[in-house]
Amino acid sequence: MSLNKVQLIGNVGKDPDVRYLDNGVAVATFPLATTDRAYTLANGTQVPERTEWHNIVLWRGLAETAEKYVHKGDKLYIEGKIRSRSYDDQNGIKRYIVEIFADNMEMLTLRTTQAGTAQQPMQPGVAPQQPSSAQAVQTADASDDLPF
Amino acid sequence: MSLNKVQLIGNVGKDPDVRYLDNGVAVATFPLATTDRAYTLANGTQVPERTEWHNIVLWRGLAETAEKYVHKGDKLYIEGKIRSRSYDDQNGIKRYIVEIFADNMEMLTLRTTQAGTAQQPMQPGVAPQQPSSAQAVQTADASDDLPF
Amino acid sequence: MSLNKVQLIGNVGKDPDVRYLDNGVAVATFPLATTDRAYTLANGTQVPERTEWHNIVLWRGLAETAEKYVHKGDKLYIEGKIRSRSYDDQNGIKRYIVEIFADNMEMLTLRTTQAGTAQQPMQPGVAPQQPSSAQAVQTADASDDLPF
Amino acid sequence: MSLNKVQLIGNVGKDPDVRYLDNGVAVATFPLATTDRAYTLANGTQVPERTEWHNIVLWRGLAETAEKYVHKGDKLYIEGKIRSRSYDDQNGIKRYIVEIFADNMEMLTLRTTQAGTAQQPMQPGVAPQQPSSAQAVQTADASDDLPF
DNA sequence: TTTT
DNA sequence: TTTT
Repeated sequence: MSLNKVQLIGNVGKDPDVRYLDNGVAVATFPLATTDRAYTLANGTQVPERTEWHNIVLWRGLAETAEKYVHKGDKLYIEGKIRSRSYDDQNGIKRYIVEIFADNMEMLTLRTTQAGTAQQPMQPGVAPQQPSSAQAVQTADASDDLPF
Repeated sequence: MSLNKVQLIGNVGKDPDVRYLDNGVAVATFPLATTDRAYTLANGTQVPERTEWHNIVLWRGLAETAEKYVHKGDKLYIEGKIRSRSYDDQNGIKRYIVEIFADNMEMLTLRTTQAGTAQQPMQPGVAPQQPSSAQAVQTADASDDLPF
Repeated sequence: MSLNKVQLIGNVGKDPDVRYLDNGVAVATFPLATTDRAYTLANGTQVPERTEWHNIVLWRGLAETAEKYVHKGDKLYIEGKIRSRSYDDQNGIKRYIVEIFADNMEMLTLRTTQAGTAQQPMQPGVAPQQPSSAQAVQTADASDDLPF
Repeated sequence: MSLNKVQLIGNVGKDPDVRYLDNGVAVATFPLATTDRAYTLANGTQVPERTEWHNIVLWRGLAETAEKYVHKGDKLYIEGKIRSRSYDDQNGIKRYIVEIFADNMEMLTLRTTQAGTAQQPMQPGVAPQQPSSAQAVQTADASDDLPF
């Protein structure tokens, strides 16, 4: 009876910050920028481009994929949900933060990942040898022999 | 090169607050709740349901539609983008707020709107005589004679 | 590097047809109608409403949920992917069919399911005692103690 | 009361076929491929990758953008709706075709379009001088001086 | 803090 | 008929 879905295509602002909880679960966070194009209104007003920053949070397999393959500057497709939480800042003031909990990620910047060539943008026409995308759940819940 | 899209199905927390700017443009705001179901983890932990509140902002025709047809408790489909802004609160502390600027709305609670019967849930099987949904842009940009 | 996503809100055209494969996997199929509103073009042309029928296919837990809770006339949210296949019809002519393989379903028509009261629309403000929605995967892949 | 939305990220199979109707409206069509990754089931079965071909239809400004900027092999984000129609083939047999009527397109393959360098994949780090994406409606319906 |  |  409810839907909370976010889909973003944007650029990673910083290399992911990945940490592991006591139970071994990985959590990755990084900022992602989406930018609206500049345009001109009917009355001639110029509306400049505008960048929105999103706080992306990944868990488990997606976090591990991000740790290995996601870097500052990369273009990503992210699908997930909006989630807000509050915390007390260093001055004891209650702050709210809105995060995007991702459940799907597609990497739109291809990179070769062979030793010595890491971090290089993909050459056109050269196929990557490493997985360049990730859908963590895809195989995990396959409990029979049907290919869907 | 960028995508910033949000899709929500949830319930309206309060009647919309609608105001008109000096240039006649309508702006409507209201909170929308989406609720994740409770569930039980593999290890037996009960995860309770969790409600997320979204700050919805509508402009122009959609705001006018909301003023006429949207009420507290209604179930809505909202499509739009995430947009954050900052403001100084009454104590001079800088606050951030995240809003959903909607560009599409579908009303999933049907109501008759004839005089005297307003606010009644729709009878099953009876077609509504009033617009029960709104896509403000749909007709506005039709500048030729093609039906798409 | 690829995305194939469909999101529909529409009405079920017939009670689901559910069958069980030899390995016990359930498959449910039913038609779902989405309807574009009628509207008037700038040049005065009336564009009538138009109904699109979608062939929905559900697997496993979602199929079992559909068998129990989905009925003709119900309004559903369906999320999935487009998938086409060919078959030879009774005249040996090769036919193509496009289906929506659903991986998420939300039931937007609430029904009480107690004996004797089935098929009744939900009273406004009364919480359902039965699950009124389904996300089959949600608990299945939870392998640690984190509530996400 | 209805939603019919498709979102695709895939590769263009052929250069767009663009034609102009008598009233000057442009229509572009081309195939777009989305590919599901290969994966291994829990029981060890290898499921090969699978490509789905989508018939994309663009109108008006989006069609004109496609005519100028979209080429075979390009990666695109497409948002639109599912629409089916029937026709009689050359043998008088009634055939059905499902098309995606796009209302948004984002070009994920960047190309320089300066004279002499057209059709070349973008060099990493070199900014394109031409619009590399298109949202036809974005400016068209701006009828006041508000930047949204 | 990204990208075009 | 694309792409990885």
